[in-house]
Amino acid sequence: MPPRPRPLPDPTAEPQGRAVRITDVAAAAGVSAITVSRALNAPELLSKPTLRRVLAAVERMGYVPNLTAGALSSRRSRMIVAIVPTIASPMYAEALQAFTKVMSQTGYHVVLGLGGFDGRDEEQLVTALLGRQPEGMLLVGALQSHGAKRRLVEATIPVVEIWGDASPGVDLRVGFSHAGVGEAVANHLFDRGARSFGIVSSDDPRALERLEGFGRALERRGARLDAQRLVPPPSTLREGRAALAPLLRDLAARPAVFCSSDLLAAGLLIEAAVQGVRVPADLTICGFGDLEIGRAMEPALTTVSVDGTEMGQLAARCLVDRIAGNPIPRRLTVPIEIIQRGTT
Amino acid sequence: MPPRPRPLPDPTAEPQGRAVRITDVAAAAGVSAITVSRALNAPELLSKPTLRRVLAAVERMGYVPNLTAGALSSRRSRMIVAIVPTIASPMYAEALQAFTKVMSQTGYHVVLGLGGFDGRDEEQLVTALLGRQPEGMLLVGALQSHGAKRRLVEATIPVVEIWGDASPGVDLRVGFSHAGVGEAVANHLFDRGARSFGIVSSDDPRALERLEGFGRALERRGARLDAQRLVPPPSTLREGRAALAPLLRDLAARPAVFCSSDLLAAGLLIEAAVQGVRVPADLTICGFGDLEIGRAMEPALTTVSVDGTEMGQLAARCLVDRIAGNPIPRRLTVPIEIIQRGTT
DNA sequence: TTGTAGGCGTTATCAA
DNA sequence: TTGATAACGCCTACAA
Repeated sequence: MPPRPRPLPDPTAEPQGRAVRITDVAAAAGVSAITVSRALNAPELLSKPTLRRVLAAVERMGYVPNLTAGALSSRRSRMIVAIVPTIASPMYAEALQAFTKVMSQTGYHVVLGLGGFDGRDEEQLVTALLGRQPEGMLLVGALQSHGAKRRLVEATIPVVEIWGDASPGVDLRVGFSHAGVGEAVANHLFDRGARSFGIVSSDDPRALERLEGFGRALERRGARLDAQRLVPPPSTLREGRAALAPLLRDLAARPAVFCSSDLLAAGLLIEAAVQGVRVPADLTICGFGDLEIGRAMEPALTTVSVDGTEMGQLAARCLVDRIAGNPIPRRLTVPIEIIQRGTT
Repeated sequence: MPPRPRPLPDPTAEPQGRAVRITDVAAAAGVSAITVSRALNAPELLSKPTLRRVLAAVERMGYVPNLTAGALSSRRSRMIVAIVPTIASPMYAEALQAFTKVMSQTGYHVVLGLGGFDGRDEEQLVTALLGRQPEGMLLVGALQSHGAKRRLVEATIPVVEIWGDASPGVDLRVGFSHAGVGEAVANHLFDRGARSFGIVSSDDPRALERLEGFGRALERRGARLDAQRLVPPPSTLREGRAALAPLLRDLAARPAVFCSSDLLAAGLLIEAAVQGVRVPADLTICGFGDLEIGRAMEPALTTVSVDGTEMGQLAARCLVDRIAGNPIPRRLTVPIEIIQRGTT
């Protein structure tokens, strides 16, 4: 192999001896290259003795198939591209974790693309990654830029979107209704007796959809949104804490606040404890995401659970099926659930 | 370019018209394939008019270079493999996020491998990923299995480890001394007046190293570890909460507890609030990791800050330099810092 | 059950 | 500054 540095201690030294190739193994085992290929990819086609002999040679020589060459030749890259706004957010990380696990077990490798929340450089990112000839793509959250979408459509590969909003998708969707979440929360809070309502929300499109659903459901019950506070993504505990005071100023007695993330809600809860605002006596709170932190707070946070792991797994299985040519539904819905705990 | 059908509604349809290849663009621009290649990879070699003509054709035809073919031919995959125990842990996720960002800006794609905390399937994972011909590898935490290490060494590619322990590494390391963290915390707590010491620790190798350093430093000051509670990784708030009661039973008045993660420490803090244990009056706590949650708690958590973003970025830059053949130090150290806040 | 021939789409090398 | 030719390492197609 060409001038690539070995690990230390001598970074500039040439690696000794080229990597073992399929023909080396073939020669060692006394068969042709294609037989080695079959031993690895379709062992059932070979006779027992041949198979054994070849695998022994593979083992002995430490042969590692060059997947790049294999991909070029077979036109099957066995790669999936995953585009995620950020993995610093636990909700996305959880879904990606589950997705990658399933993909890995199915023999696919996942290439990670960090998209961010704005559409800047998105088309460039998508284009570059499409150059890897992925067999499928995972989109966490919708694509922002039109150009990126166009590229994807032109690539004619299966695409699954999760955590997406209601805008028209590219191909497959595994998700839930964000507006429906907002409605469910509004009804829950109303039913628990709240009559003054506030919201602390990230101003990303999905959160805003939940907010809209929230507002609509309130109107239907004859109530309305009295105070709202938008914060830029990604949401943090700090912003939750900071939001409490201004929010309380705008709200009537015994208000209910819907937070677009458990992180924001937990921040509210911490600040409430500090300020002596009793929850749920003086204030009720509902979060979103069912994060670990909400479960551990005191009182434990009422929240909406969307199973990120479930979504990731489902997305992976859909994608695999779709790649295999199996018919699958264009939209899959993961149930959401209001988990009532101590804050409502 | 001929209109190609969208993925659905017919998942089995052949995409009409092959993807645009470099020769197509070359023909359209009236040049040879290699000229198109140069326009994209070494534009400074071409004359202005030729360059313009080629790029226009590229744009017009929506040409996306096949990186698989390019990698095979040039023996430069422009891929990096990142092996991470899990991205569900914010500390790892943060470092990987930063690493991937830098790599992406430098023209590399990152393939994600989820290793888990035990060594099962690790060698298989590493081997398969090495088949992608990555130009470098990021290891978050040390490799568990000996076989996997051997494979890596044989691959003779640059490797950076972050979040690793003191065991002999494969190539480059960007990190800090875990034992040193334990010592620093012990000294800090002792200096703040604590004389009874406990620990709540994940039982992964890195945390145990910190624990050891903690115990050693205590001994040096004439104190000792009075109570310890080990929990399986990954650490959670819940386990922190659950740990408080048994720990307090074993400790003398005004004890200090070192937690191997801010998550555990925050759990302790929440439980302390619930049980009416005053912090820092009755109990002092130091966490590890400087997670967002610790900053937002009340009182805010004293902790040890290891800048995951910094490590990720540094690791990326090291790897890039190493791949380029630039001499770089085998070990880089990121400073740690005790952030004293309200709990000590 | 095994093998031969040819090509996957790009870039290195050398030549003009 | 541009091009012709020959790999890169493997797998598909077809043949034996």
